[in-house]
Amino acid sequence: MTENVTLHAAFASHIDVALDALEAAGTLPTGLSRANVAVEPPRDVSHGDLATNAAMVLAKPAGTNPRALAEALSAELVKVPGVTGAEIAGPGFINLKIDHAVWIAELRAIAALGGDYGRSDMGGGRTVNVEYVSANPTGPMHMGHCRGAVVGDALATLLEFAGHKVTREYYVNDAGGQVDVLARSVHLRYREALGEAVGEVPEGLYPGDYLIPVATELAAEFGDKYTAAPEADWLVTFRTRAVAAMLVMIKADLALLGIHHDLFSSEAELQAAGKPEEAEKWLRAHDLVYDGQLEAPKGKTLDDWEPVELPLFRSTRFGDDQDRPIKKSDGSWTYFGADLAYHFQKAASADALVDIWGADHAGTVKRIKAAVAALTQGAGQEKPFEIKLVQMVQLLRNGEPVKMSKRSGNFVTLADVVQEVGKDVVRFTMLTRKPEAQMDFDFAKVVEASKDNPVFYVQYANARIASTLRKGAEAGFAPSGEALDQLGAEELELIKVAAQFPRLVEAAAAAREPHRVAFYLYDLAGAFHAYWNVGNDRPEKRFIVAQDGKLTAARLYLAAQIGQLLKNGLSLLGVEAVEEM
RNA sequence: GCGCCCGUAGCUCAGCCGGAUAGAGCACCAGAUUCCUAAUCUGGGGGCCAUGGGUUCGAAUCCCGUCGGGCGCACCA
Repeated sequence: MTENVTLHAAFASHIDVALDALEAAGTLPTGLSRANVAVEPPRDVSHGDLATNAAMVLAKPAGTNPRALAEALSAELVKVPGVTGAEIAGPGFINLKIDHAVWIAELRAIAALGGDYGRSDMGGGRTVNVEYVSANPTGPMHMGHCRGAVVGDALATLLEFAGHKVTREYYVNDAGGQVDVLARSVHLRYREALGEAVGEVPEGLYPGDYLIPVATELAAEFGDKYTAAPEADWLVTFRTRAVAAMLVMIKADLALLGIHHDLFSSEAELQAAGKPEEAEKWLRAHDLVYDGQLEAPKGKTLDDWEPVELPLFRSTRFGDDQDRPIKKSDGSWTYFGADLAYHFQKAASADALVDIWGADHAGTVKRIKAAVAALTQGAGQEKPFEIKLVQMVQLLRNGEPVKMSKRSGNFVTLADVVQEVGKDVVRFTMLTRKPEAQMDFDFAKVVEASKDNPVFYVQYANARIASTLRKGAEAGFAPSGEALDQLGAEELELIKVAAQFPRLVEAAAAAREPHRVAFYLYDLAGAFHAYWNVGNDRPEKRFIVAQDGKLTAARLYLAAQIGQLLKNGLSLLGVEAVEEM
């Protein structure tokens, strides 16, 4: 095995070779898809070291029965160096026993590759655009934005590690009505900064104090020039300046979480460049946009509802329950109208698109996917476009829900939470559930120092390793790979968990599920803690055995590699590995 | 009314493209601490994988219905 081919990858190719041999021998028809052939650790360790489902997957298309095919395949697999046994079990699994030397070699691979252990070329350098956060630039980040921000950022890092070129993008909605409200809110604060008594912030404007600094700047720069001027005179200036100020604040909030986007795309610039018009023209030419009337909203009664003729996208053709307007009656673009043009533009610069959205936008998924698919197909450059929905997070304090109200400005800001519990806790916690499930974020639980808290549990494993290496050094022992034959069965169990990391990375990247990395790290930490405690009863199983320098050097080498792996995994999540607790 | 997500142990959750006897943690019970960090570990009890059908050699996993919970259903963003 070369140092760049990890164990699972190597066995995947061994099985490929064995299947080729069966094809050559006529035992297996040629050309069967092997896409579902897997090599994985068996559920029960007594079954062996690695198992493959190849015979079961291929039996049916091959027109044979799984056991017979398994017989033939296992006869090939026992020829592979390092395989010490192959047994057929259950409906047709082949369980392989692997020589200790193979596992030891994998441990050396971790040492040789270091931070690159687990890195994959699965992505083949293809470009993926991950758009996440994209909060409206009307105020600071609050906790409602947090989960999507963390999931998107971890996914971007994971995809990079799995061989993709990733662009982290933030779509700035600086063109809708909400930024006009922002501008008016700032104008009020501007008048206030010039000494006017403005009283309570009226309903419909943003009340937050965070608008005061930019308003004060505008007051200093323009004096009373705009205090009594008609809105048309100042709206664009105030809007532009306010949005810029909000973005500075948002970027600072994101930086607290360790998040940095590569690209901030402006909706206003997109519109100024005429992109939505281009999209509309093409869609009209292909009968996907027409002028028509919207149905009255169902499930709720609107007093002011009246039918109007608008340009509509035929999203009902794609499973939506009604066609959707791309322009408002005043001629300006709807969010959707601009957004489809935006995604079309993004698709031109990447091989694949991934959007991370809050679950409250679930209703708009069908229409945007339909529109983007139509546009990219039409341009002859259809691109995979996935939208990952991230469900709500309920904040709890002492078991009681924390109430948030944007109206009163009483929302929990991201900055406050990061300050209270720390970046690493926020990031790791947000990744300890699959994103499509709702989650609770309990301030008390996430900072608890116990194994109930995965953040802590994983960090503790790394701290123990660091501590052990320090103690070893004090006693004159350094990790060494010279005598790894000293490692026995208990140590191999730990290495087996470690060896799954590369496979885990690829599976998580393929599924776009960074939370799997967090769960894996919890398992790895558990395996480490379990091994560690063997030494409680049996001092000869401790990492540092003073009277046996060779053994100690080998065990410290193992500890160092597990530590390396924890660091690799944590860095995918954007979490620092702590050396001391 | 419609769309999307969820429903797995008392609680909180994993379960990868359908695969072997459904797994963790908490809680509960019984143990381990002159220890390299016991902030941990070992063992035990606890399941109709919401429910009814279907597809399959094989379903927690895929499909359809039902029930329950969440989110959404503007020319907003």
